Amino acid sequence: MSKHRSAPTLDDVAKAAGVSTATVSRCLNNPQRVVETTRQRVLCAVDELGYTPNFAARVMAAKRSFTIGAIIPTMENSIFARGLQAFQEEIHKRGYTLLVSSSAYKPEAEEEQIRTLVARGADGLLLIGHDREERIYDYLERQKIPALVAWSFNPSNRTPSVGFDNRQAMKTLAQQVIALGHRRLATISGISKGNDRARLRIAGIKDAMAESGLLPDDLIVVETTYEIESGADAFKNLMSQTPAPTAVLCGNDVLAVGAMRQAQEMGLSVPDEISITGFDDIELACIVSPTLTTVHVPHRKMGQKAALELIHMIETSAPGRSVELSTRLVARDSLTGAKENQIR
Amino acid sequence: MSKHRSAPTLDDVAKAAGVSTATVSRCLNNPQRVVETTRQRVLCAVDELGYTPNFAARVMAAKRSFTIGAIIPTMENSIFARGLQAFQEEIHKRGYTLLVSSSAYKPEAEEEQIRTLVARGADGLLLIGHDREERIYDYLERQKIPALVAWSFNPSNRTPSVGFDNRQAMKTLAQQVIALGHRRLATISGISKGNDRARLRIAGIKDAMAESGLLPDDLIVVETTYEIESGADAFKNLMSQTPAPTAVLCGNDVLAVGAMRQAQEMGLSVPDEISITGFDDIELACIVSPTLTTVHVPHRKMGQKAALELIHMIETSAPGRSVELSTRLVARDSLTGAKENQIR
DNA sequence: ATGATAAATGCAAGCGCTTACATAACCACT
DNA sequence: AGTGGTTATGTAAGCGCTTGCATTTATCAT
Repeated sequence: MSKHRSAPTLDDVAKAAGVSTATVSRCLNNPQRVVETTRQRVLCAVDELGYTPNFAARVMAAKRSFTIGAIIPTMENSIFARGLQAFQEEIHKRGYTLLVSSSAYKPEAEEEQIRTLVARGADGLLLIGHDREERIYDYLERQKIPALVAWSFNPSNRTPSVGFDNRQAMKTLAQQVIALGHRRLATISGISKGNDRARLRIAGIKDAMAESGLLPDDLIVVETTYEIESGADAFKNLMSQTPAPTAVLCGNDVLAVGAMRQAQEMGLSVPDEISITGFDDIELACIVSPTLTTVHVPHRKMGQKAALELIHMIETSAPGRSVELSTRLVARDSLTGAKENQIR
Repeated sequence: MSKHRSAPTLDDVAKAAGVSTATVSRCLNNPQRVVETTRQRVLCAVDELGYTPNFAARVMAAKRSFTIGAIIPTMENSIFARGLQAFQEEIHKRGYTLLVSSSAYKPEAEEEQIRTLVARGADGLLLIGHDREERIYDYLERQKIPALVAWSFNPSNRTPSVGFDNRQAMKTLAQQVIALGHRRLATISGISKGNDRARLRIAGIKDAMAESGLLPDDLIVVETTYEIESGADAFKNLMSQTPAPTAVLCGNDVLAVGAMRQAQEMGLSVPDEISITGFDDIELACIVSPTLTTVHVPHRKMGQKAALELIHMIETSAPGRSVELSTRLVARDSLTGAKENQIR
């Protein structure tokens, strides 16, 4: 009959069920505050009409969206995938929805996304790493949006963080590399500007070098974007130096895989002629051959803990506590002793 | 001074600039409808106060969100990543924002996500594949939300699609496999229920077999989830059959990589003892060794075209036209002639 | 100057929901 | 039957924005 029906509203449901909109609203949000019989009637009307609540209206009236925003640097590889997945599962259990966006490692893009997410009514925000303009933290504070940093751990920062000690993790790996006899080290790092993880990882390598009596400044550093292709290019670049490094510590597994592919292309055997290490221990690390020696990051655990902590901050307006997780070195096949070095 | 300021509203800006809220609104959405001098004044006030428009309120008033929703089966691997990335870049150019969610290949989850996205005011929806309850299409029509299907092409369907012919693509690959002398074929497919792509790809293999005088029913089919681990398990399972297949056509590259890893673990040489093929041509296909023979899907192009078409549907309320893209066989190293077969 | 036309701005009515508060209905007990 | 105390439901005031229409102001040919 009504040939031009459009999406039904609360009001339509109320009419159909013969109650007020308040009652319908309560049926949906506080079922126990409504008596069984009316509830039945209302619920019937709801799915008879195919009613879906209008989210915008709800957010506006309730000033609560049950939405959490996350801005990750990239979705193109799985570096953040597992952690985010765990994060999302956890918040979902608590009745929250995740809104993700990716900044492509661009600080300006990130800032815009933060504003967008806030404008969309996110109840809280998950950010990766501590490095960003102070102004952004001011903004968040002003808007009273709780934010939590992950993939980094720095309790002295004004924003709480759930993560690991990037510097120490990389240092441990570098110590192992040095213990295996390597003396000429190089690293393929992500762009360190605006990326504390990258910066700290480089620092970690230097720490290990210094402790072993090597000159930190001798570390050859190439910074590039986090792509397989870039890792390959950087590796080529690195190996053209004389003397060439005997071990290349990569900022993450993606770069390491790129380096390995390039090594293969150049006819260099890994690890016999050149050792390569990664960071993160994503799925890829076991797939490449040789398998990749890397630092295992407890991604799922990090995601879960972050979720719990952020929700706690949201629901209690508490300031939020930082949580440190530990990483673990995973020795596989791409790192071995520095033969060449011993020959000299 | 005001120690307890909370997020500023349009009204605050209006007061600060000494104009009405209407004028402020116009400054933000229709700058040319406001005279230069007032615009300056308003814009000043805006960033003096650090004003960000409230999205919910805006959507509600304008009944337009400039948001497009996309529901993809998974974010865990990069099968959909590149295409989605292109999609998002394209809509961004047109002033739209992308809201992504993942259904984990679960139809019920997908339905819920669709409702959520609609409730959130998405102006349009990007869906993967045609297979879903009719009721969902009814709902979308009722809510007047344009939807477009990607990764599949079927112009006879009620919802327009931008994609490729999964059946024909897989058939072409299978023909090649058969031409190389393989007679005992197997496939590791995704779960075909609710997944037309998976189903059509299997059908494509059977088409090729039938055309070459093989019995389609002889195709060994294992269905499993799209994970590397599952691909590995399925492969093990497959190879325990007698006689074992000489070629395993996988439903996508992820499964193929799993199969290859398992082959390696079982000491089976690829492709000498067993040929393996993939589908999609994601980055991974070039990284594994041997490199993977697969079907190249024009992901970026698909994403772009889908974006253009969907926006067109949204802005003109046009019914939407389907677009077919072509795929291409990429011969690499994991597929070769069937030696064993010739020996017998 | 002057009236007509156009441009700039203001007014105020919603958009669809939640929720504090008011009211009505019900339920023992005296 | 009357009383006080619950409990269930209704009333209506916003939430922060957009936009059609009304009003004011600027522009210009006469």
